[in-house]
Amino acid sequence: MDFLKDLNEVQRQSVEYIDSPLMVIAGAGSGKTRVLTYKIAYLIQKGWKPYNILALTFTNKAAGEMKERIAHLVNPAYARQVWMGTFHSVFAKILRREAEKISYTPTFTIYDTEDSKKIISDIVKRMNLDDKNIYKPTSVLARISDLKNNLISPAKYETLPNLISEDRYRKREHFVDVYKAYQKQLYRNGAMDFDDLLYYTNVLFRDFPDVLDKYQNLFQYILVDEFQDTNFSQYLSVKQLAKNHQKVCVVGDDAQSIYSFRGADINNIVTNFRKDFPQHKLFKLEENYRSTQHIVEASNAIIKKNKNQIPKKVYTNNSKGEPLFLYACTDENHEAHIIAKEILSLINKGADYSDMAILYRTNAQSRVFEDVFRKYQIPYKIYGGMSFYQRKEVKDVLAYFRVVINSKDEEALMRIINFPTRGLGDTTLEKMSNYAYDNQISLFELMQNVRLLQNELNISNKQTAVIENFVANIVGFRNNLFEQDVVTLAKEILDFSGIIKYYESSPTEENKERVLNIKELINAIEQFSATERTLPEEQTMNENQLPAFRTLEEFMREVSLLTSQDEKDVLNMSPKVLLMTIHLSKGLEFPYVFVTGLEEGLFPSSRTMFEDEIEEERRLFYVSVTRAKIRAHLSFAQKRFINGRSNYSVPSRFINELPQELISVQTDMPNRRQYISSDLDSSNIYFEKTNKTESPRKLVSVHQATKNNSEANYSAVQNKDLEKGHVIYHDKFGKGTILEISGKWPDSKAIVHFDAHGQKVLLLKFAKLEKIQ
DNA sequence: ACCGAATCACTTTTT
DNA sequence: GTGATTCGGT
Repeated sequence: MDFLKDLNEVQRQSVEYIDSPLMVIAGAGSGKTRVLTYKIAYLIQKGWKPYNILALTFTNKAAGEMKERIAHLVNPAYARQVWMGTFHSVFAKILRREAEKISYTPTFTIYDTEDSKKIISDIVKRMNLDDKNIYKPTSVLARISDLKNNLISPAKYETLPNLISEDRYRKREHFVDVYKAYQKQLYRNGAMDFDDLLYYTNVLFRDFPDVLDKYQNLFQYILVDEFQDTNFSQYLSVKQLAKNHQKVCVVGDDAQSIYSFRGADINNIVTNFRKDFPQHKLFKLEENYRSTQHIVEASNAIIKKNKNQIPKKVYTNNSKGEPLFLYACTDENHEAHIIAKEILSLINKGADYSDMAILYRTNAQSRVFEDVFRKYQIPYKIYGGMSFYQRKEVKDVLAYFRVVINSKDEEALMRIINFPTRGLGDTTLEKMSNYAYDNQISLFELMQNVRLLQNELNISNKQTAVIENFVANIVGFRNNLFEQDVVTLAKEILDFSGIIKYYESSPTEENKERVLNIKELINAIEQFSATERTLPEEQTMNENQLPAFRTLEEFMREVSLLTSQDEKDVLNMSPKVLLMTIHLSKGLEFPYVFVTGLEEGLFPSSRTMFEDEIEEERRLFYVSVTRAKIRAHLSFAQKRFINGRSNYSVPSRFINELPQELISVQTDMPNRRQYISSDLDSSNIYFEKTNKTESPRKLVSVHQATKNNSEANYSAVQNKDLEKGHVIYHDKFGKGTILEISGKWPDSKAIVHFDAHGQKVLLLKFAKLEKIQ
């Protein structure tokens, strides 16, 4: 047990305490992962069976890293047996095992968002509803997801008048029909979406007490990472599993809860856990090992403004360090130039490109950094972005595999049925789809009987032959699913698909790239086939007799839950400055961090209207600053192109919330004239001549300048110009006419008559109104 | 079936 | 401004 000496007092207590439910509040950089991994190692050393430990994370990456670290502390064979993974992957394993209870097959397909949207789009079109505005697949899916995360089925929805009137209010009274049809289609396809994995697990636990009992006994100790980001559905499943033995440890930081827009509920960590586990013990990891004192102080000051939080005092014994650097910029181009220069100066001082990260609120902001960094020849890499497994050509190949495994998977089938082209046009497909839909059989079943139905379907001999051939091949592959190893079978299917030939027949750059990606996929399959089965259930439960080799079906199980961050470790590649959204930066750390675009309307986002949303933006700011180990650079621009038009904005209110003595304003621009347009220059208080480090007086002036501006202008500068009689547009309420304006800015209100929603009173500084006439 | 023009929409996104 | 999607012509 000597590894415990690596821990500080609270960390060690958090590791050793197992008597009752435990909540560990882990401030940024306080060694959270260390506590989790050591705790699991500790449990194992104490004699707990590794397969009786369940550790739930939010990313595969986090799970993988933890597994690796545990393997250094205990026998690696034990480390592998721990049930460690994302909520989704662990629950998917449970659901496959228990599939028949909820009348699914164990080989069900997991649909990604693209598949889901496609289904919704088809449904909306079939129902003759408007898919441009009211029933946009993205927003319908968002609402469905929201409901599922709160365990509200279509049937349950119909018992909740609030929800019904919400949709009626938005002229979406058929929403529940779409929801029903969507669930039905998923079921017919033998598929679940991401949220279903959580939803059905809860259903399973609710409706099958023996199943719940089984998993309560299996998971004798439960750990949850990033607890602040759990949604209702995730929390309930944990609560159910831990209900009897109460052996549960949740770790998280309420100050870093930044995913509420995806259903995460900060109250799980702030209040719910305490209420539901009254016997719990609470530890707070408050020593920060990551950042300088100034960074820690600044971040404490940021988060202090939030009301909804668990009190804590994060401190560090690290050196004081430098102040936070604040760059005032004229526009986004200027911002990128200043940062590029600062990067080069850091490089000159011996830093490495990989020591630096550029953080931004929205993905669109990355573009200008790319352009400017290319000019300065600064190597960079955008972290995140499209996953390898989301690329069209990869998804197409996977669609072939999906159909072989689960021929009911109609999304996959439709994707490949005529790609590459094999002479089945829209008309034929429509005839078949309609027939299948009307007769409630799957499209694949119909295709298997195409010869018999040829006359009824009114399709030609040629097409009938094509379909027969296609079906025969798929069935042949399916029969080999457990006879052939994954590599052999995958290559045969790929060959049959003709996708590579198709792309090679017109070798554009893009197509060559696609062929390479497909080869990369085969490469990944080969790597997978060399791995051994390490899932804990093989040790604990009777598995169906599996062949000695790895199967295609097993590969597909793993692939469906991978994301872009799970691919080759971008962080370990040749030194590059990393560009990413603040959301993606959570959990990472860098010596030098640039937090960019600190402007009202961008960060905090103009979409935020309510106090809790501002608090979430503030937590986002907290996350961004606490990524920095040595130095944090902040920047804002006066003018920025957003959505194709130039916007003037004022510095973010978050800048004012920082203690001014911790900030050094930088205007390191010997040739600043080239960036500053003359009309701005004279009135530009931010660009008073200063050099490297500011004198205190200048600091005050900047501080006040930002303060005055942001308080006066808040998010919607343009609203100042509104007058009685103007026709405006509002995101939620639509078109309306201003009947009256009252009060003095910034407290002025408008009474607006909306065409669709009648009269409303709006506070101008918050309401996002766009003048149309 | 495919290409180019027109149109649109647009925070964040661990699964 | 950009990228994705859809539509309409060949």
